Amino acid sequence: MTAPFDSSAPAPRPGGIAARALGRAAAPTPDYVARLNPEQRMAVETTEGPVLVLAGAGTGKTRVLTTRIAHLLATQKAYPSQILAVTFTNKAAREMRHRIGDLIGPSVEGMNWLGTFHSIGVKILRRHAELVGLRSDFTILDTDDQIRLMKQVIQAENIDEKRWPARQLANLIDSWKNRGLTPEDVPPGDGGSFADGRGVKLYKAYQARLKTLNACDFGDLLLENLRLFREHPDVLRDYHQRFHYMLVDEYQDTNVAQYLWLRLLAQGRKNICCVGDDDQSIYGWRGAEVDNILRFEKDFPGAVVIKLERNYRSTSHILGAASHLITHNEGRLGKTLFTDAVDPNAARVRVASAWDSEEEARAIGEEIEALQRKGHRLNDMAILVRASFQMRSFEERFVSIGLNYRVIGGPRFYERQEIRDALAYLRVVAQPADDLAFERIVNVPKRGIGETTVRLLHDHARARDIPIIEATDELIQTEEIKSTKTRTALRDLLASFGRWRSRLDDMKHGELAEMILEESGYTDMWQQDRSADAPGRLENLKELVRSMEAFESLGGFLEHIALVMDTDNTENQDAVSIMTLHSAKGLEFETVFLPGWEEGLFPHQRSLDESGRAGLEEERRLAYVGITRAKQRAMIWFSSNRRIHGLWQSNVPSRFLDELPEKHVEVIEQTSSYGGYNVGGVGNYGASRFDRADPFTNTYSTPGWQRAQANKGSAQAHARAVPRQIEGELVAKSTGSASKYKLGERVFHQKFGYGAVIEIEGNKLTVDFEKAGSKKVVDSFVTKH
DNA sequence: CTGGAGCGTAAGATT
DNA sequence: TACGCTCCAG
Repeated sequence: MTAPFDSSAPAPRPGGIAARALGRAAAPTPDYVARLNPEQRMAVETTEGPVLVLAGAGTGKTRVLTTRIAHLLATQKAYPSQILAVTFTNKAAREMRHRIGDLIGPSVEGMNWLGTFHSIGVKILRRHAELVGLRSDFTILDTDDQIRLMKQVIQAENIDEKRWPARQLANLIDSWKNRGLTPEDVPPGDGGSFADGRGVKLYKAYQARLKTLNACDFGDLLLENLRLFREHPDVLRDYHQRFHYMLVDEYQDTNVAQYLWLRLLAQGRKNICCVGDDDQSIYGWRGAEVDNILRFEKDFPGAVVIKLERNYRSTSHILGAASHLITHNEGRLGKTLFTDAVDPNAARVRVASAWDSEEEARAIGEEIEALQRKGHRLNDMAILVRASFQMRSFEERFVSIGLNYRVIGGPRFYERQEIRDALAYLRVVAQPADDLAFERIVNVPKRGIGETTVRLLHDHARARDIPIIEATDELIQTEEIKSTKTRTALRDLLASFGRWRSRLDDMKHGELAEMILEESGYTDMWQQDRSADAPGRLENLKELVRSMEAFESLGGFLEHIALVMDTDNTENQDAVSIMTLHSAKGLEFETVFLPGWEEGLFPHQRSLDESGRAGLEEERRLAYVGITRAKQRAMIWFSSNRRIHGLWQSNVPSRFLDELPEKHVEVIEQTSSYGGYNVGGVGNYGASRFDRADPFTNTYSTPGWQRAQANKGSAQAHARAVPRQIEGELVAKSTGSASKYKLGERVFHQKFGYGAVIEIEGNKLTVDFEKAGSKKVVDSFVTKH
């Protein structure tokens, strides 16, 4: 993929810094500092005390962070191991390490405390596990295990699991953990509705089970850190000593727990530098508190706030469009991006429409191919969608036309069933107390050990408070398991585990894994499987074994799997990237396509329902993130119809389209081979604004645009002052003839099927379809029947 | 205990 | 529409 990070104007100059980092005297104005703009420079040189860097999109955020670290090292204010640098994603951590390496050379290896919140949290927790009731080899549960465990807890409390699903409890507990709340801290009445007020009780039971299993979930990694620091001030003091300087990336995404964690650690030397952009806070749904960044100065007295507003990434049209859009948000700190690079030939942000998602995909495909013919690389283009289901139409289309694409952040490798099964085997071998792993594979492949037996084992384990594998060992000595077949199967399985475990020290773990998969019959199971995806699964298993070789120990490998979510498939092929807007944050591309700007999808209905105005603002920030990913070209699409839950639904253009400034936007009339549907799907108008002499005059006066406006119906908070026309009038003007259909006539529509005309307005029909219900369609899309 | 049929519900993002 | 889960029969 294209250089996925902030590209600041000045190029790095590695040499000088490396030398200084090794201990030479610092020059008065080091090269790397002189090449920064004044604000960046201030952010780098203000090393002492709390600093908040408000870095707009494309203003050189990563550059500031990495240069700051290089500066701390070059001026010998700290050793690499004395700098704590935290990011949210593994990708960001990797990139930062890489870029610091470019600046300072191999001494970046000494940066032991550069990583994600979670990976640093685990590292600290493993060192002091016993202080919070864990052993240092504790297991990290992923969401799937987490939910299975909660299911068990819910059942153990005799609560109707259908009425109170584990999934929901998981969300509730997660939200408590995000807010830094242990079961004891949860305010009375909070989450009281769950299971009639038994939520906290379940939380407590769940935590107790985790301790028995010697396990942690993601939330615990931080929560247990907080407990550790609070209950053991000596430990905290130790880290105060250790961390001379702290740096935090994407501060706008921190949740309360992370904030508390940072604050505890920063109490020591107070040298904390947080970099973020309130306009790019898009993770409120998972507990991020924009408030953290908004009140930084209050939380860290004496803080210096530095704004980076000079953008080095995008054209002025792109910046203008994004900036204007985001001004519709309240509750922001307020930055205005600007650029010196004013290119009179730069393209405006283009807005186009499609009839449905297939046409949208086809049209974008054509745009991409056109660019390709002009010599642009696919690697420089990206399609950013709101929701992952949108990816499908693009994939289908691109497969059929043979256009290379790459899906970023799709289903993760280790989340696949076969990988999780294989890992469960490894976990049982490495961590005998891992009951969840045992329960997962005890009957995979089928061994005749059914639900009844597993429950028996489980109950015995709970009653004796021992790991299930020990309970099994005890039970197979007795007659309690009636079936001799089952008993033999269990005995064999336990014997296998023992055998594998005994080889842990004298075999390479890759080979051991292979042996386990072979002897357990797991590989065999997939070889017997005749389904289409079985070969792929076997391939994945091989890949898993291969990837193990890079790790020192089985434990190290398992930890990597638990924490490092992204498989880095940076293939060198030229390909268009398809990803969600969320995973696009931090990336940049020459050309960006933004499909699906429709009310309900973007802004997403659920966001509006759940969080109201705050939700809308977060969606708007997401739109802002999307547009600002583009360096040269941004093209926004919406389609009039989209299939959701298998039903066709007609859409209204996103309100965000209204919020784009006219002078930076160009509305495109579709003239594709499929008949060219316009904004709102009214049909081909023939003559368009392109007939006019000056194509850059008021683009909003195009009929399609007005139709979009009219279509929108209900007034929005920030509706523009755009000339509106009554639909009928507009339609009449556009076609000049009345419809050839009659009321009550039976018609056929390609997408909606059969139906009866119940209303006629010019060339527009309202049809009551048998399957799809009542829809407004243009008469050219239906045929008489 | 296993496999298949039928029903219901869900399709936002991440460590 | 698609998949996951429950229920039922063998």
